[in-house]
Amino acid sequence: MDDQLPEKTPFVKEIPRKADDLSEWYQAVCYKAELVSLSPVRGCVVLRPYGYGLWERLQSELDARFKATGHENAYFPLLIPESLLMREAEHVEGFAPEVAWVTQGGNEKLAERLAIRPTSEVIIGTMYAEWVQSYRDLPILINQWANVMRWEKRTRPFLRTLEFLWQEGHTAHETQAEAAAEVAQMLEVYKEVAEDIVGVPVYKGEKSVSERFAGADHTYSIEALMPDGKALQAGTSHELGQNFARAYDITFAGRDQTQQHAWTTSWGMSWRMLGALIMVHGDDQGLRIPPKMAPVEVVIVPIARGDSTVASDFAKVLHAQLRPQFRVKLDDRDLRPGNKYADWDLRGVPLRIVIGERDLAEGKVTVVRRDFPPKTAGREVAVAIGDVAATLRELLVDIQANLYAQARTFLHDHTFAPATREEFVAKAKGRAGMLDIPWCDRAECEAAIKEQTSATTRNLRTPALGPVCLACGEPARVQAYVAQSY
RNA sequence: CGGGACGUAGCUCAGCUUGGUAGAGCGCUGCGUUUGGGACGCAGAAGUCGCAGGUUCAAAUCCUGUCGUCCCGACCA
Repeated sequence: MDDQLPEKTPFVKEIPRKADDLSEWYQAVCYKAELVSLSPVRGCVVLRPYGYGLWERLQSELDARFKATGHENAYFPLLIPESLLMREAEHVEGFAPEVAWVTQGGNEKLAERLAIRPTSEVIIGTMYAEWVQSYRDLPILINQWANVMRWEKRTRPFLRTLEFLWQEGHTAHETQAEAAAEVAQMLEVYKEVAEDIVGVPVYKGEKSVSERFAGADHTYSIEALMPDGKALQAGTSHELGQNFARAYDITFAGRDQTQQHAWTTSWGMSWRMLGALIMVHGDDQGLRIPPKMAPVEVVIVPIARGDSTVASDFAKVLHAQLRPQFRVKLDDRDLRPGNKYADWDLRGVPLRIVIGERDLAEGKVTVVRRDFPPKTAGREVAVAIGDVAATLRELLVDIQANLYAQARTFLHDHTFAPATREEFVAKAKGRAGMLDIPWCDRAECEAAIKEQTSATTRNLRTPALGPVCLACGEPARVQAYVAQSY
């Protein structure tokens, strides 16, 4: 394929090269870096400790922002009675093909089937109906960390599994304006976490009618671009209008003494975000984790020499020193250093401190950054022992910035504003990336685009940057990002 | 759910065409020498060949079914 590169990447024997086959590379990284394991259940994965570490990082960053914006965590049941689910017609219709059902408890068949939640608007709305009496009870700002289940046909680790972990925020407000502000605020939180923490640049916008959440008035998303030119929806925020309030009787006595329906919202981000992290930042050596997301920021590898314990003794001291300030791990396994390097490279640890007697004699250690390719100038630096903590701090900031910058460059280089319909179709078919076009905002047009190119609108914004729809020639109403999607 | 491919040791795979009772490399265990980018020597362990039927004296190999995985589509936050 690429005859510039050697047959095999010298440092990696565990995984194929990323550019050769993204899908195989992705799966190999997920399994070999011990993020997930396939389980005996079709379409379900086990999230292993290192993968769970990533999830915990994402959780804590999101959770802190939810709290800062006035939300509280709560937990609602996994099972939803069928009759309850049926109340919001569009919602049911949208989710029906993906719902898993419990039909039996113990040895007895249930009188009413119970849905395993594909999302929790229904059960939460039902409870809100009980809790809300007056405008004084609003807003309700609740988030839940949970698992959900959607019976998908085709699955892949993180991106689409039957059961997945996510958070779902559910709020109820007195006015539409408040609900709209909430939805915008949380979408911005997602963008901030995606970009500043996960290092994945995204485009914000509103979903088209056909891509909208079942039962919502407006759905907004952040969309990231993967290396194969396909887009990945990484977070969504929905204005549910009064639809769910009507279906589930969330009513309150308003300031004007009239009985009113609340305005509700919901918003979610899942472990799919980790799939974006893996694909966007990873390289031929494996994962490259942005420091803010790294379960281990720094790994210390002592180099043994004969019977001397000088290096390993110092490594223990340094480890103890750094521990309060960094997520640092001492790798004192009985392995040769090269094995450890390859191992931590695969796992994407941002920084490695190599401690050898040669450096120690000069009062130094070697610090190696993961984001630079092997044999790149500046990848390894000798650091005076007294400066280690400060250097690590600087490098972690720099790595975070560098990974984001690389991803942003890729996104910009693969975002196109086609000049003609022909160019648009060719680029859409060829998975060139995000196609930024003036669009008519008509479902028929979107269906035609999909038919011809298998791409769809990812999200929309206003105003349109041209007079006519690039796909069909009708008057343009919005500006759309179009791409094939995961 | 349609089309295609594949399930053999922890991993990557050979063996199947032409049936005769299972192999390699890496990894793993022990000992020793080693240790600045995936070490070497010696010794060793490890597989109901995805599962269930069938054909046959005999099945990893042939046939049927089933489950799972991957790819392309359809569907899908």
